[in-house]
Amino acid sequence: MSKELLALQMKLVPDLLDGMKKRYRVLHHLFLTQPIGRRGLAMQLQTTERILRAEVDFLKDQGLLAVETVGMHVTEEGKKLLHDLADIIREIDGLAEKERLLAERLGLAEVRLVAGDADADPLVKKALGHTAAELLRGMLRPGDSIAVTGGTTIAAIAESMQKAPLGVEVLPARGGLGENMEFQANTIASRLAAKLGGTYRMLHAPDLLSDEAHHSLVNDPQVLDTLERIRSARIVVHGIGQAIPMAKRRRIPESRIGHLAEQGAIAEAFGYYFDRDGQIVHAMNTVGLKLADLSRIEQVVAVAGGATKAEAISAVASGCPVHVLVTDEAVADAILGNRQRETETRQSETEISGENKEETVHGN
Amino acid sequence: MSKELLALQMKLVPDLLDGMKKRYRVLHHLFLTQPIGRRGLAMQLQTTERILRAEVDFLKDQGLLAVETVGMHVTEEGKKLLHDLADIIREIDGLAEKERLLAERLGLAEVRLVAGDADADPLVKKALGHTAAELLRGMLRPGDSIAVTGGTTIAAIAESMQKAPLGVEVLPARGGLGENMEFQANTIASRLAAKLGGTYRMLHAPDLLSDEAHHSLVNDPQVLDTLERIRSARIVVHGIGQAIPMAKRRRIPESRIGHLAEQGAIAEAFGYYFDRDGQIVHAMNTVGLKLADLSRIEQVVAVAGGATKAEAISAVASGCPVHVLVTDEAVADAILGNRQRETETRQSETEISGENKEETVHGN
DNA sequence: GACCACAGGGACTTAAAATGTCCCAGTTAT
DNA sequence: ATAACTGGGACATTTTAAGTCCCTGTGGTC
Repeated sequence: MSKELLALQMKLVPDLLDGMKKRYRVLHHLFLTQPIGRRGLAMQLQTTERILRAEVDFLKDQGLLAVETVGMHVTEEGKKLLHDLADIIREIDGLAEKERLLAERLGLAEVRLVAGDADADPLVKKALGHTAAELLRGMLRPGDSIAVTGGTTIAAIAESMQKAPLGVEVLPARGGLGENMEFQANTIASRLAAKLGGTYRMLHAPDLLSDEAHHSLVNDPQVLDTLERIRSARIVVHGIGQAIPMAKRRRIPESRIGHLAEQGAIAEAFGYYFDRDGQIVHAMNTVGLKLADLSRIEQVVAVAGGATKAEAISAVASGCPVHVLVTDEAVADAILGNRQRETETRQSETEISGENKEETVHGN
Repeated sequence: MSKELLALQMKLVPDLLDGMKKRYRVLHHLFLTQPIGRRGLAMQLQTTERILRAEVDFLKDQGLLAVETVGMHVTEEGKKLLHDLADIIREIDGLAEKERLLAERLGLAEVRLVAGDADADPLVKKALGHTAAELLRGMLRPGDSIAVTGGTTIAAIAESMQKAPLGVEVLPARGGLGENMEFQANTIASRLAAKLGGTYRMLHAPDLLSDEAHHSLVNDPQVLDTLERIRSARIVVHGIGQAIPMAKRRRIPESRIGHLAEQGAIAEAFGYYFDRDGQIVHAMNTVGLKLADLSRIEQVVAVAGGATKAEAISAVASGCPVHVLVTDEAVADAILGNRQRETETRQSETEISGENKEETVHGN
């Protein structure tokens, strides 16, 4: 392991590690925003144009990024370096340690963290997607079937996924929800299938139904077939939502929402609402993957980030049989009880869940 | 392995890696010359006082060196770092690769290199001694008996050896040779024994004898006993000399020296003269370890450095059953046929220190 | 086809850091 | 005592980094 070398360098050339982190950060940020110009990148990285220029010139000389009229982009060599360096940077930043702690705390097989806070910086969500995509790609085997839910985070995974001709089948884990086409499970499944050179199935159904509609729909042969396939997926990739915002997005009546809040619902996943202890307080009548199916699935990958989702993530990790969690540092800090937070609308002292107070740092 | 990390850093922060080498070099040089002042060190390192001061201030802040009125010295922590970093610096400098190549070329089990040229810089000999001492220390087991030859290089090993209460017996591998007490095998054996908390035996005999004197001496009970012990040593540490300079030091008649030269003698070890192919062209009538005894010895360690000895070292490595060779980079380059005369980053030594006649290394 | 926003690169001034140089007071070995 | 060291302070000078603005070109959009 190269940990000893890092320790030695920390002692002998501490600025080496700083410089390394700095350049990694520039290259990584460029990777997430490319193509972009020098000024835009400088602004995003909170540095000046001139100072960034020095870094860019260097990285260009090293062949790690290339400059074109449309802007700069990371070269193949740069991407390789970025990938190879990811683990080391995580180690230096102490993320690796937090991953271990969080995995232990939540009882998960694996936790993967990215730096930052998805709430504060939209790029963190992109990084989350990229990390999850690499992780997913690493666990894929030919002939696999993968079920995915919807949401912006899961969409980011499909977006970041590198093209590869793997013969996999991608399935939507749930039906249609809300209006935005972009973030539907169906859409994401098709996108992901395109990236992975695989096939996909659609689940032509709304997520939430009345009983009779549900009954008739589930008896539809095509829907039935798709559902069958979903339940036998080897891998599930899903997002985690906050209970109340999710309920509102679903256009659930105010009275019901109030009831959910009273029951202490803070998290949503697969149509189930969980309280802070991971107990199910409500189960919607959804079409798609059921909680009972989940336990038979080999790899359940949860992906979600942003400090405001910390409690929700913690709850779902307890209540669902999740194997791998991909999230961000802000979430890890919140769950682990690190008080180094700074952003908005947090830190209510009331330990008991209030009606609309959806955020209390869950010290566990 | 930390090799990948080094490769990445070479790409991303090459200048800082140089900084690491630079600081290592300062600390290492200080280690070899301590206690010494800022100015003296700067002169030896071919840099200016001010520039060295910056390095020293840093190293002092890091607790790697300490400053006293007599000068600076490396702290315990600094020594540890120096030791831990040695392999990595060897890797960066490409010495590790040369070690592999040289071991293969000469058919040795192990080769250990130090940077520089012992001919050009007297400190390289000290480094050679330190490296050999660490290596020897690593292979010592309680109860071992070690035979050592004479010479400045082997003396440097005893000098650098860290004190340790190992119960070993140290023996002189050969008799007295020349006048300088400091570099006799007997002297070195006693020194080394003192460092290793062991016992030693003396071989009260000149290295070279007439036949009748040899006969009578070898029958002396005490000499016989010592010789017996020498032959059953587990480890032998010996130097390598150039044939002609060695013959002169032995005051061999000019005619014989001419004859040796005609026979192509270029190397000397244990009283044997070798040509460039490792063939024995002459065997002196010596008291001490014989070549025939060598093959029964478990660990034969040859230590010698300096570009002018390259051929001699190569010859002895072929002609003697050597297991481990400790030498310097200049020798490795010469043997491997690297014709790069590097006066670049290497310190072009300040040989102002004097023109001592003993400067020709008396390698055996 | 023209416009506009953003692209990279050049040029220049200014600020800051690194370096060269000398001096000083103290300690040590002779 | 003296000579040869030591480390630390001080300061002018050089070198480097950084801030700022401008110019020209390209690509997408109206």
